[in-house]
Amino acid sequence: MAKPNLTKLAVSKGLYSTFRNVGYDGATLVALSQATGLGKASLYYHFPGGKREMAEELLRASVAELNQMAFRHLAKKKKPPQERLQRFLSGFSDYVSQGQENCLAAMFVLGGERSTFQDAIKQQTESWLVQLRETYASTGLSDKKSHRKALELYTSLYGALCVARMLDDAKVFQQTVNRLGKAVVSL
Amino acid sequence: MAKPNLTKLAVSKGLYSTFRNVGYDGATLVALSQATGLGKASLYYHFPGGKREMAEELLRASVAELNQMAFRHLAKKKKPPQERLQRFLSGFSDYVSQGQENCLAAMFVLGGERSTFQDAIKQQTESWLVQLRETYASTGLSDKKSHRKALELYTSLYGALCVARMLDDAKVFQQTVNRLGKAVVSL
DNA sequence: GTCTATATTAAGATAGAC
DNA sequence: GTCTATCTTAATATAGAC
Repeated sequence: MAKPNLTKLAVSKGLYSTFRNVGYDGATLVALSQATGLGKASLYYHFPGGKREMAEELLRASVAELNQMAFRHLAKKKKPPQERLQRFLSGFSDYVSQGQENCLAAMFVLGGERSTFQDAIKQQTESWLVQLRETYASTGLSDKKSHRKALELYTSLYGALCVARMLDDAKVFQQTVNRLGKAVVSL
Repeated sequence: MAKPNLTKLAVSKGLYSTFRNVGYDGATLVALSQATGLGKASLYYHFPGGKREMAEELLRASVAELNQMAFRHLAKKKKPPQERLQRFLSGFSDYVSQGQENCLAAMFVLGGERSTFQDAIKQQTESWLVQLRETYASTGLSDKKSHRKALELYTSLYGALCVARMLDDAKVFQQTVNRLGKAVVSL
């Protein structure tokens, strides 16, 4: 072969960071080509469905990554819920590189191509909120309060990401995570 | 003249709703043309700088609108800070149509064309956070706590908007505004 | 001030050589 | 599997008539 083939993982990394940083519309094939080091035609070899297929696959991968890094901890029912929530927060923070990166799902929903990914993101978000709610419920909180706390935590994280980008300052996200962590301690 | 000329205000309304709904990249000239009822060439008559100029002018207009509808209330120093914050919350909610619409600045920052508007949005956001912080300070809170409360309120609003879009459900925003309103009462 | 028609550029996508 | 070259479409922008 002419060049040492990049692994699918390496290609995906380039695609991932591009979609994350500039959104779906902003990720042109030229940009994706440069980020991966592959020519446009080679990208189509790996993803016959083109840009749409790349975005769909990367969205799936990013959901899996966020699950693995953060939400997975919520299901460890042998550990106390406070510890699960702390690990969740820490994992979420790692997922967005302490506020320097953004959540791909948020980029896609708030970017232009909303309708394409809306259904998948809605379903995944609902599932994640259920997991958060159940974790709060296992501290002894009522269903209603658990529901409210889960939504409050989730919106705070995404709000912090959004404002961190508006201020171009990741510290906003880090401060918010610290605040949320303290609130978890006193549950 | 051939047709009754649309007022600049009417044209701006069409541009505004388009940019708000689909972001900068998603707002093609065809879409902007349809939304305003003006041909593409006519749009260039009103905005010689093209799409960029339209977006810049509409961003300025949206900032002015949000000021008028929400942040303006924070400066009414004759009223108690709790009431100022309530009016702010109510105005912000109106600005985004109770969670059905989004904030244009957030769309632009999270969409593709981040760099273009980043500076203006960063400056405006900092100014708004100062106004919120000063309002909290006038309830007797320390500088540090005022700073934290202001950031907490602001991130909660934008997080609620973001999650409302992820869930495609404006109720998430409305619930959050209700929750924030109750927190203001007990200041 | 608005239109139709057209120019120009860039984006997404494909063919075929290697 | 990757490349160069090309195609097709769509987007931004302009010219000139009315």
